[in-house]
Amino acid sequence: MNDRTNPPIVSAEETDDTSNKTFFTIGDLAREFDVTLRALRFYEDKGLLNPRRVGTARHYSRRDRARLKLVLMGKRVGFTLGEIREMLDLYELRDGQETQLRVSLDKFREQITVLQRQKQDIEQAISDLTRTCDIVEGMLKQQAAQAS
Amino acid sequence: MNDRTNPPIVSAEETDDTSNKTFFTIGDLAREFDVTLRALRFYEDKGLLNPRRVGTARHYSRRDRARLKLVLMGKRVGFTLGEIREMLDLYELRDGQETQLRVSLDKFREQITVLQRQKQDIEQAISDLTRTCDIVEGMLKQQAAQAS
DNA sequence: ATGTGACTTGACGTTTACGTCAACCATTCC
DNA sequence: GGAATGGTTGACGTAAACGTCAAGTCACAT
Repeated sequence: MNDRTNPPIVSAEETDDTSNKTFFTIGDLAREFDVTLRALRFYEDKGLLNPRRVGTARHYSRRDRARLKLVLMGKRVGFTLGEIREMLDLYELRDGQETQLRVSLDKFREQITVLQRQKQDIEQAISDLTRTCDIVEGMLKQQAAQAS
Repeated sequence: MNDRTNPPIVSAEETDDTSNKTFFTIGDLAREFDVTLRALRFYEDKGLLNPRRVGTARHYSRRDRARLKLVLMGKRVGFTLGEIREMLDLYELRDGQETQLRVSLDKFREQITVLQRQKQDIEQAISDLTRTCDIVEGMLKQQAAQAS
């Protein structure tokens, strides 16, 4: 459906010319960031997004879009939606303020140590599995030798 | 739990002298492997374990205990209980047979590449987060400079 | 007028690996 | 005979992040 690896096809048409768009529909963002409509509504439910309503329809501002970017970034680095929400709420409270920056910075650093721990666990698992593979290979070789 | 001031049950090492135990209770295994009773019953439900029944009580043989070890190993390296079950079933089918060894070996190798992918993702996340930290630190320094 | 596409709000389902009661039984220690 | 210990079977609950209907609205092209 979504072929993300073909640059030349969609070019100058106003499809991805976001720069002069005054707002985005839910479908726009879904396509652009490759998330489902359901996910976007879910984020809204969780207080991560707050698009304007025009009738019943959602209109996402460029600011909403930026928030979504942050949400997806946060997810990618392992934060839960709850944690992301807390940090976003801080930004709402006092935009660009020192305290809020420090709080987020701390969270980032904590998350880095969490990730480092996970990385170590995975490395351990890889080495265990590799060792096991070696052993099993050895068994197979021995069976082959015995069969001869 | 151990004896206090009472009958001379055996002696100093009866606690972990598993070698002469004819069976294990659910509590024995729970303590030894640091899992809950609930977990052990759950594994049984999922067909991973099959302790003998003596009345209603579960008696785990040394073979059951070995299977549990494999289960926990499998979990540690990222297999789901379902995958672990499939592999254990193969062992039941033809114990120590070549075909089954090859199948497991393939699964192990697949899992290794899965883990390597996960490791890369985490490394990317760490580097992203680190970069973000640097940026935020920069912002804080600039704010501090401006305030002076 | 009608079909199509985009969108809406519920509301229940999914996955994985158990946790958390509740209520009960069987020994055994004192 | 009563508490402590260790076990039993249900059965519902939990977490996270959505998926998957169902049923309806709305604008617009045919």
